[in-house]
Amino acid sequence: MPVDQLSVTFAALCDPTRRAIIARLAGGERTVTELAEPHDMSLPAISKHLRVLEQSGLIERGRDAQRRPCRLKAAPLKEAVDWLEEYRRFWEQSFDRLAVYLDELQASQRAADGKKRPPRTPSPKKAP
Amino acid sequence: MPVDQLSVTFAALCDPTRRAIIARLAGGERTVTELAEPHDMSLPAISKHLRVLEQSGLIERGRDAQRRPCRLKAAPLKEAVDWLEEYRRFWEQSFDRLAVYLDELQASQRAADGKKRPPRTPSPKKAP
DNA sequence: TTTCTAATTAACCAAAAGGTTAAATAAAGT
DNA sequence: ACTTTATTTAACCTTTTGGTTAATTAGAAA
Repeated sequence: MPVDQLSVTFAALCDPTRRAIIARLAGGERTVTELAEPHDMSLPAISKHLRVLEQSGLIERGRDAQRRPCRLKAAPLKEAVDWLEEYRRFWEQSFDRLAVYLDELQASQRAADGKKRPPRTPSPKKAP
Repeated sequence: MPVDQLSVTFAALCDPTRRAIIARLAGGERTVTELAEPHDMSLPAISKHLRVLEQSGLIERGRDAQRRPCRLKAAPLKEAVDWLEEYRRFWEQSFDRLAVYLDELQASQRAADGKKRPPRTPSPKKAP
């Protein structure tokens, strides 16, 4: 059963070891042992992480004698960022000023009397 | 063992059902049954997804009689996008024009003769 | 050819993820 | 009081994930 690229990308990014590896590779090509060095973890474990990153398209592996230098291929990150950007307005909160206002109002009222049920937040209207 | 917010956020986002729920909530508050409706999945399964989203801070749940209306709280997405933006230059490829050029050169050579091993890509140099 | 170095594969394990059905809870409606 | 609606919890199952150690492969160096 095929999994979409976006899911694979986010799955690759949800492990801190893998994000650290990506961060390291931003500084240029690194071998497996170089990448493993800062982590308190066996080499096979790192190898598995690299396989996940490779299959997600986030890295590519070359060959230099016995070494397998890895380099970053950040293209899949673009898709991820594009998806996230769709929601920018939500965290930049110009959009839900009303919701934020009502949330705070409710919070202060609960804090003030603590007995009355707060009024329901109305669902947001379309932009005028 | 505590898990960092970024890992939790990416983990929440790596499931397509959960991303669909987020997308739906961008249109405003929705109840659990409303959110479940488009998915070929049991209600408890949706309930679990919502719990994941709630624990990651991506949604908040209110109360309206028996209903538990969910609303989007996109704040954690900002952290995710901030992390990703660090790598923008990598997919916008002004940085690795050389690498891209060499990749394409190698690809066309392999396509052309298919027998000679392509020359090793040199590791990227520091910006001049 | 033997030996060292770099990395992967194999076999295993525990815990987490993602789903199921059946039962429980909460509030409203009759 | 009973029923209906909305949702969660419990118990269970299978697959995936993230790690381990031991063995294997690949190539360089002696």
